[in-house]
Amino acid sequence: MAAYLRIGELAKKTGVSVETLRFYEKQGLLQTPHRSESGYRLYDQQTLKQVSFILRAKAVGFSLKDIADLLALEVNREQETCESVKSFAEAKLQEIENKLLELQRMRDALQQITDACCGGEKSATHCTILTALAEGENRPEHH
Amino acid sequence: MAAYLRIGELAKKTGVSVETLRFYEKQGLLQTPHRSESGYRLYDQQTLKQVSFILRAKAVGFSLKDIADLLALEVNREQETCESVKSFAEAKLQEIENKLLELQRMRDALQQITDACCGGEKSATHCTILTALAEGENRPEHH
DNA sequence: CTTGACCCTAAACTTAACTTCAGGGTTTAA
DNA sequence: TTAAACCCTGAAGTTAAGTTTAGGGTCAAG
Repeated sequence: MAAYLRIGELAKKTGVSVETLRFYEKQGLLQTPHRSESGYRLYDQQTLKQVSFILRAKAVGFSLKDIADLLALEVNREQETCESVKSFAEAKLQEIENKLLELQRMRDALQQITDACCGGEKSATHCTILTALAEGENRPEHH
Repeated sequence: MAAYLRIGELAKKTGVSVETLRFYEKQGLLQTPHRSESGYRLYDQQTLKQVSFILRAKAVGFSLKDIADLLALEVNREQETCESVKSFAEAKLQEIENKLLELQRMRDALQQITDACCGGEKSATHCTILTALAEGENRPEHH
């Protein structure tokens, strides 16, 4: 059923510009698509997911190079490259865990700031993100 | 007690180059430090935390501009700007929550890939991060 | 009193990730 | 059959985030 998308339609659906889509292709983030008789790019629905993956990975601080590597990750049981794929994935997994921890700390600190502001219970008249982070240090428990 | 740090010492302790520290200062990420008689920058210990905050925020995808804004966040109960500070903090908080969700999904997908590889229980002979993400969709429960 | 390891500024250069430009085909509605 | 709205390529330009270069001062050890 669902027909091919031309680049403009893919752009509209993903919110990524046509130029950027061609750029991602050149950078190896999108595999070379089918072409119509007249040379127009024709994308399948799968490409939508690929683009949104790129956007989400970018948003959490991965470079296009990193993302290309992640997209290229393919586990194929029969392949001998399996070990290297696995260790790459594990390294990225570790990076992600670290980012998660950073973000959680940052969230808690920002939360303290918004709580301290305009109506919080604390008597602090002064609070910055750094003091909020410092307060949180070595005190993983809530009261 | 703890004396001032010169820029080279701060660089060594944070792992950030001397040039980058001066660059961050120019961009407003580090407040202008004290100076020795001869014009050398002198940093206090607090600056260490500030730099490591910058590094951690960068690692999770915030721009230097974003980070400068976060560092400038100061809740001061008496100030009338309180409302705007609060709403900025809340917007950033939302961004962070979104990043957390992305990262969690990505972690789960990568986990599936490493599990599928070399000795997983599943019979899949083929798995990519996109198929792993797709499998995870609408199935928040583990079996 | 000089040499090596620091520090300073201003400005030019680099890289990643796009964006814009120049010049040209294609498709479709009027 | 033509004009608007698409599509193509290749190359130049832009912005963020540094890095490098050029041309100097400072300071502790020998």
